[in-house]
Amino acid sequence: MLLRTNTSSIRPVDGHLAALAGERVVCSEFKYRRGTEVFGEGEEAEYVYQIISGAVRTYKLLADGRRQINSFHLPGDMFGLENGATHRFTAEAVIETRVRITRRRGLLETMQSRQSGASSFLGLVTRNLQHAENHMLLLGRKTALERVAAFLLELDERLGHPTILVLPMSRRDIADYLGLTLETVSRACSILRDQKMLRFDGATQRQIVLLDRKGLAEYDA
Amino acid sequence: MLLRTNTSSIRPVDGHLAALAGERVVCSEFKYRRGTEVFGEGEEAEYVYQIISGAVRTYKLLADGRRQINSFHLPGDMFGLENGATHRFTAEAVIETRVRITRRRGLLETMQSRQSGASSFLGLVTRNLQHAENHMLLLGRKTALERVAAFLLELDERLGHPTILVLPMSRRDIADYLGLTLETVSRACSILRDQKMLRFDGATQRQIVLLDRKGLAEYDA
DNA sequence: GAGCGGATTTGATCTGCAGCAACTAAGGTG
DNA sequence: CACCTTAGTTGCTGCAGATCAAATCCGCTC
Repeated sequence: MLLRTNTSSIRPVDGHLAALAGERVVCSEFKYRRGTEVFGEGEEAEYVYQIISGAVRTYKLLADGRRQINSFHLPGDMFGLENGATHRFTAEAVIETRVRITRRRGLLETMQSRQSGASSFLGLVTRNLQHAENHMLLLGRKTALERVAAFLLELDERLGHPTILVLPMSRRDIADYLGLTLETVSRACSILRDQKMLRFDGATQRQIVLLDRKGLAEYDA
Repeated sequence: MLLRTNTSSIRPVDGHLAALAGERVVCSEFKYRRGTEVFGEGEEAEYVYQIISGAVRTYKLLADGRRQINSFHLPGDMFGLENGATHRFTAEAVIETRVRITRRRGLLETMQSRQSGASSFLGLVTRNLQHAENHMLLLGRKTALERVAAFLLELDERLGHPTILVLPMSRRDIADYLGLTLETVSRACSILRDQKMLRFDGATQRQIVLLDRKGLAEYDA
């Protein structure tokens, strides 16, 4: 829900959302504290979001609490744009996150009347689908080590191969993304560390230096 | 490749493909024998397909042969319509399958110039995405019994709750769709049979009568 | 900077599913 | 119909990863 967050500013900005619609669109900025819900599964899809800073997880739950994270969204990424009227999963801020928000209605109408808008919407959905197809292969057929290696390489790629990979999410989040337990993720990281594929930077376990991307890619079957 | 199949007829027909484009489109009918490839991963996406009869599986492979089936396509379903230029997975006929084929190029151009076409293309991609999201939850977090129950209910639903559910695919196909082994699928079916959730009809193991859809739905967490 | 609570690692044990093997059943062929 | 090939079931054993438990570490707050 929007009201639980403090509005940092409400002003028109342009960015990817505007580019998607092919023209300037009125947006507002919002901030979500770590762990807070951006929207819930089944809620009406009223807004569309683009991350300015921070990270968001989207997930589905089973009745007994088992959780599957579909995807993590990082700065620049858009999420929450549904074709139907309601959200098909829940979105939460992994860490303190600033987002740019715009109303779905205006955006979709604009897109329907403009060529480039419709096709970039389509491109967005297609990229999501492509990611999901790859992730099904990972979840259905890869081993724990292969999954963790693939995850690190995916994040490394999306962040533009930084020297230090700063993970915004916990081991439990990674586990729920990879269909594993947090202990198994932790053990896999330790194995990769022992094999000099990576090293932890500084005190934290959340800052990782990838020492052998090629070796990791071989793990990622 | 198309040339390996025998062309049953080349004539304009209308159907869902035409409806998608918002007008009549020239299509041909093709037939694929059981186990033959419709198109391969990485191939240029030249055609779009709609199943008249039979069934098709689409899948990805890992280097060592592990296979993950994304989805099964049944009569009426369309597949092979990519946004990019190449197919992201392989498609094979599960059993003898007749399809309606049209060139992607003409279809996409038609759609770009027509409102309804673009939005039904979007609807198609969105449905695929939605299916993938649900399947990730299954692959990441459900038990073997839950997966098999979910599979049977999915097929039952898609075939319109027939009295006898005729499975076109083998236990191995089901296993590769559910991220299990064929033995585990077989055992799960036996358990559900012993629990009177289902029964095999006639001689075959491919004809199943669902005796307790509600009970199955409870397994499907 | 001392103390607290959550995050992570690591170890020990357990278990659901995989892997292997043998058997049975079913469809296809001459 | 007899044969053969492929699909499916079932039993047995093994293992990857889950679960349980403990110790350690880290960031946070006061």
